[in-house]
Amino acid sequence: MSAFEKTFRERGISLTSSRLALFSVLEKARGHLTVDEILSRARKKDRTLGLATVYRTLNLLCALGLIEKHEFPNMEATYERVSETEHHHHHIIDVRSGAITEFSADELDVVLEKIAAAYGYKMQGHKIEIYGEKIILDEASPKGKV
Amino acid sequence: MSAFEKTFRERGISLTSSRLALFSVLEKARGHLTVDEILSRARKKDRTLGLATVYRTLNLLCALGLIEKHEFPNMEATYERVSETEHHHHHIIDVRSGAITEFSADELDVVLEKIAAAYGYKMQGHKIEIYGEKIILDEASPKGKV
DNA sequence: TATTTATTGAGAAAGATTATCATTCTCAAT
DNA sequence: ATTGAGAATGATAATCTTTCTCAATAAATA
Repeated sequence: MSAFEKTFRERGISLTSSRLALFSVLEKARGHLTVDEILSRARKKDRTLGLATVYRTLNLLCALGLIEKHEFPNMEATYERVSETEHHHHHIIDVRSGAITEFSADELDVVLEKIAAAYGYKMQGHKIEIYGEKIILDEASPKGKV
Repeated sequence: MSAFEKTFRERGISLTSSRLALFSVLEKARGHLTVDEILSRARKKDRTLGLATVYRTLNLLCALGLIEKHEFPNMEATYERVSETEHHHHHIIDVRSGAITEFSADELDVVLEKIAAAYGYKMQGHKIEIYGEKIILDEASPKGKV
């Protein structure tokens, strides 16, 4: 039984064939998926799956903390499974290609909690995004600025 | 002459009455403004200002680095003047009220540059968001979990 | 002031997400 | 296995934000 299915059973939330098809897609996938990718992959398992159900289920899974939604500037929204074993991570966004690289920085997380506390807040979540461009060594015609 | 106007002159970009009206709104405003707030305030100066022009001008100012666009989850996009004197800052978002608090953390910026470099990136920008709820002392009926 | 080009406003269009609603499905209790 | 109540679904309409189109206008330069 999948981790998603387990959570649904524990919470007494209905398990439907639509949801099982989506669970399978999201649990198998590596990295970030757009809504259209999720829909088309899940339709291979459940031919009649509707777009509205995809959105509803993604919202439900986000609310349960089983997946995360990412919205980077000028990109389609993507969804990603929250790993039970791996640590929370953040993202480097390549401003040229849109490529996403993940990194962890638990020591930063601690600093952010302290900042939140200093302003009278209990931190519940946080997000760090780095925008940059890949450093290319041995580039034929360097563009200066380095 | 406003800082925005100065930049436009230096770069040889046309100064129109639409743009001047928007400059005035954005330079006077404290904090974050939505597109509708910007439009309605600017219409007091330029009665015929159109929505498309607001979007076009905001995009232009973002590209010039004179303002920043912020898109927090489940909230309308907002725009904020980039100060020439104050440091780059980040945001704490109150998950209950949506209130935004700003904080600076230059020491974190340095750490992020190093992380970027470790992954082969030259950092060009970054974003830190803390989500949390206000700690209320002396609350009549605490909700546990503390 | 004339000329050239960029900018504008209005509305259409696009894209993403949510709402509506009649039908279908799930699941606990029979 | 069957049933019944409520939850979930798919199709599509509706909404919301942002961009596009294009004829008319305004800005900058000569």
